[in-house]
Amino acid sequence: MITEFTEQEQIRRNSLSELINLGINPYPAELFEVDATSKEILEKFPTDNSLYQSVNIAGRIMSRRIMGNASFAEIQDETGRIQLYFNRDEVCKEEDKTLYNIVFKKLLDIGDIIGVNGYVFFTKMGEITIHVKGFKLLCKSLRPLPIVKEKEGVIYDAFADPEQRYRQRYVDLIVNSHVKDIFIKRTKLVNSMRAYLNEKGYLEVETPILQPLYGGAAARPFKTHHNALDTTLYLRIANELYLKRLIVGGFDGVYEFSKDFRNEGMDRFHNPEFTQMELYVAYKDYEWMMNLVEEMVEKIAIAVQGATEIKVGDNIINFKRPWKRFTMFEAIAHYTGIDISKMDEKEIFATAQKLNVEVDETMGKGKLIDEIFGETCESKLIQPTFITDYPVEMSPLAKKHRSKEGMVERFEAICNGKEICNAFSELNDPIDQRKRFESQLELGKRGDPEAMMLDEDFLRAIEFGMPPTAGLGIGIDRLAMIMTNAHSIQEVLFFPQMRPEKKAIISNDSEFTDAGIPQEWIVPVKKAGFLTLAELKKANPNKLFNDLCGLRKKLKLEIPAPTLEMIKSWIE
RNA sequence: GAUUAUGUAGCUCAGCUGGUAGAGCAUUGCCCUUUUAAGGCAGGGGUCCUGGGUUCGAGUCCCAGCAUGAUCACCA
Repeated sequence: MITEFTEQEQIRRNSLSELINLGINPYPAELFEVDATSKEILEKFPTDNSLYQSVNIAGRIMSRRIMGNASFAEIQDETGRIQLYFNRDEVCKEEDKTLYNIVFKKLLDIGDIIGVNGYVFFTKMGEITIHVKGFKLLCKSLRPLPIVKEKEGVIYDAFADPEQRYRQRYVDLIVNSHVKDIFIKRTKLVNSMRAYLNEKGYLEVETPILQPLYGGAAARPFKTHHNALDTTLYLRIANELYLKRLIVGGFDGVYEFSKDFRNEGMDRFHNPEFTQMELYVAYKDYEWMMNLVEEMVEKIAIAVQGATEIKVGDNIINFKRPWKRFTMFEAIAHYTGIDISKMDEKEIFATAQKLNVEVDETMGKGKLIDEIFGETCESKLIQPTFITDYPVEMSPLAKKHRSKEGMVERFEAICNGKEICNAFSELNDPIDQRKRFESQLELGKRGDPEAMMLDEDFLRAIEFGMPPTAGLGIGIDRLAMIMTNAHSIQEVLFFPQMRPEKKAIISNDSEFTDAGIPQEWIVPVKKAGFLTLAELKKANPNKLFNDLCGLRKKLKLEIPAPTLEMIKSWIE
């Protein structure tokens, strides 16, 4: 047998055609009525053994133990796994035992999806099991699944290679049950956040993803082109400026779960596309917003994990209110013992060097403070902590602090050593805003690729007047990582961005036959490593001749051995 | 981007100082029958990531590349 499939794939394809020959449709069209799930059976049957005396259940076959005329199998549905018991004479009441002996035992495989009817009972081993009276094939699986086994909590042969898990997330979800759990929790997180915001009366809105100018954050964008308008568009890096336009327009509370795109490095905390929830509420300030974040995240923790305490790595994180609050200067003083709040730029620069923080001459006072904070404090903040009052240079969209010179009214919540949200009293002074944009332009001219662009329409909007507003951006992926104890952002995204999969380019058979290669030699030629005609043309005829003779023997081909002349004629 | 580790059967992994490619699971055939990581016997299955080099001989040593992970840098 010569084939491009693996042996196991070929066996499954053979089973498929045998099923068809037996008159069994491997992909039937009609619905299969399901009236129970594995989870509810496992939960309810022990307390009432009269239940489930005729159930219909469907799922994927995950294991089989065949023993002559009796067999056990496990099927997996959306809620979990349950064992099935097949008995030859139960499944085949008549003389003809084909359905059990051939269809079940030989033609079905792990991975196939079946529907069964039967009654629930306890086996001698005490396991809740469905005694199958009839079954129906719903989908034949043509690829073998990795087999993951587990005993007493120990996983054997885990399907753990991150590349395969992320590229083939469907396989990951089938064989690694905890993975499904992460995504269910992620959705609970989003749902409870949305419910909280709706309950407060804020309006969920949608704003453009394709933007002629990108803004609202400091990041490099993805760039694209609109043909009809013949204009450059960017995928949004944030939606802040649009939501604030809506506040100008008279909505007092708007929010959006925003898929944002940033053209930057990728690692376990960064994916090129990620989700933020941004919220803007009129007539509020950042103090008020801090209280909202505390309350909202505490509620989410309870909704997702049922408790305010969550185990993340080696730490137990407690989201119970109130959270610790530090100004940035206080945090630095706390972790380094040095009070820099009264220092000038020179003194801060010297302090940074003393603390082994990497700094250079181009950094202004604000940047220096931020570097010191990032280096000495951030990773030590495990319990949720608000850091307030940031240097103005770092925050071109935040309002100047009501009492502290050089600072803005801004806070971040840090948790497990990472920023989870960023918020401020929004700058609504259009003249100040224009100046801040202009100084960003200066930074851009000096070569900062992340400097913000001047958004003339946004300025026009706030020149009409925006009420004092509190704004918040909260990273859904980061929060999901914490809430699900996930080590990387890739674990909380169904399909994280990966390098493109390398695809072998294979010439059509007709290209080979057109070049004079006989049909029966195409597979051996491909087996010998020449997948395209172009590669074959570069081959050494003597080596190919040897290889093909070897392959002829190995593959037990019943065709005459090739001649060297013949092979030379292919290559020329 | 830097450093580093890994890449061997469908899956998980062994493979020593260089000498005929191995195990468990999966798969195929047979046996058994309320088993449970089922078991017993017998089989099949490999571009040892790719390309060069050293060598009589490379899965193993050297160089380059590709992929993935980790750490660091970048990402206010």
